[in-house]
Amino acid sequence: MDKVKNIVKQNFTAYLEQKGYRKTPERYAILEEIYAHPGHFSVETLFQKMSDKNYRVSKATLYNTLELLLECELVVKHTYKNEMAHYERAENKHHEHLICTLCNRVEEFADDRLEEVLKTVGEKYNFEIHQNMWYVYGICKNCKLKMKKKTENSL
Amino acid sequence: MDKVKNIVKQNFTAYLEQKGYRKTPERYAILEEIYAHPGHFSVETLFQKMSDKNYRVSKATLYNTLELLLECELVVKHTYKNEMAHYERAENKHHEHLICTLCNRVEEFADDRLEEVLKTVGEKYNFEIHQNMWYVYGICKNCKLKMKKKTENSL
DNA sequence: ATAGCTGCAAAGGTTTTGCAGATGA
DNA sequence: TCATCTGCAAAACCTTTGCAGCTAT
Repeated sequence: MDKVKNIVKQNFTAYLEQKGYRKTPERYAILEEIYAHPGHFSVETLFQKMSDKNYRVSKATLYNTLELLLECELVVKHTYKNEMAHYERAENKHHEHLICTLCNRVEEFADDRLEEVLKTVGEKYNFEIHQNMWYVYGICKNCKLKMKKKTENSL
Repeated sequence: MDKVKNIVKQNFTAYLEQKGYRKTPERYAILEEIYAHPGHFSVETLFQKMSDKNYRVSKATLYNTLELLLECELVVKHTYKNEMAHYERAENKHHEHLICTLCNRVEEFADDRLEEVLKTVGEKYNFEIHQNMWYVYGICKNCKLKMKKKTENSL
């Protein structure tokens, strides 16, 4: 088991103990599964992945546990337009997403200036910042290419 | 009727005509209602407001018309975490939101540096940007105050 | 005249809830 | 032991869809 996962588990355990919640095998199995893969997932795909491994969990427990993982900030929740909720492990501090409205592909981006902007904003509005998500919608590289080809062909 | 609203209506008309869609009274009534008030709204609150004025529209028509207004970019859609979809008129170019996770209040903010960041990102990733929304979650001024008072009282 | 729109109600898909049985503490 | 958690199924919720009647073009 790798080091990162251990730390995450310890954080989760600390959170559960602090709140007086139970440390059930299901909760750890779910955390384990989430941290076994990078990238986004939905409740549905998580349910499928665990079912495929013959680990039986109910959706109710998945929702319940995700709620806990959100609270202790080990998981982050995204709700894109016109899509069901997506989740992602919270190890990446940045959540800047380019979302293509044609092919639904999601690409992450980073820019150092954002950290400064956040700091200024927090101070200016006296707002204690916990999380931030930036969603930029538009048309990605690939789809732009496809559209261009289409236009050329129709000439 | 004010000038802004007239321009908006003209844009909508142009869009409907270009697409060959019908110019129904319901569609204009909905646009009218949306532009009569600033700020956010949900399908439910929009439905209520129109019902209160004895304007009978069905939810189906609301959803249908909102879809059109999104397409022609007169309205913007937000899906906050754990909440139903919220909409807002699109006249403000900025969609930077501070969302308090305790009282659910939403405050808008602006920062000139974001425009530059967007421009750089669009170029770097060859991404054609149509819209962007920044959601910053945390604890607002008021709730911070309340929490402080609570702590003081319990001492 | 007629294709497209509306309202209504029913269906759809995701998330939440209620409850009996199971299980950490 | 017993309060909390789980799994299951049903309910709730927002949103979409189907259809009969209506209406803008």
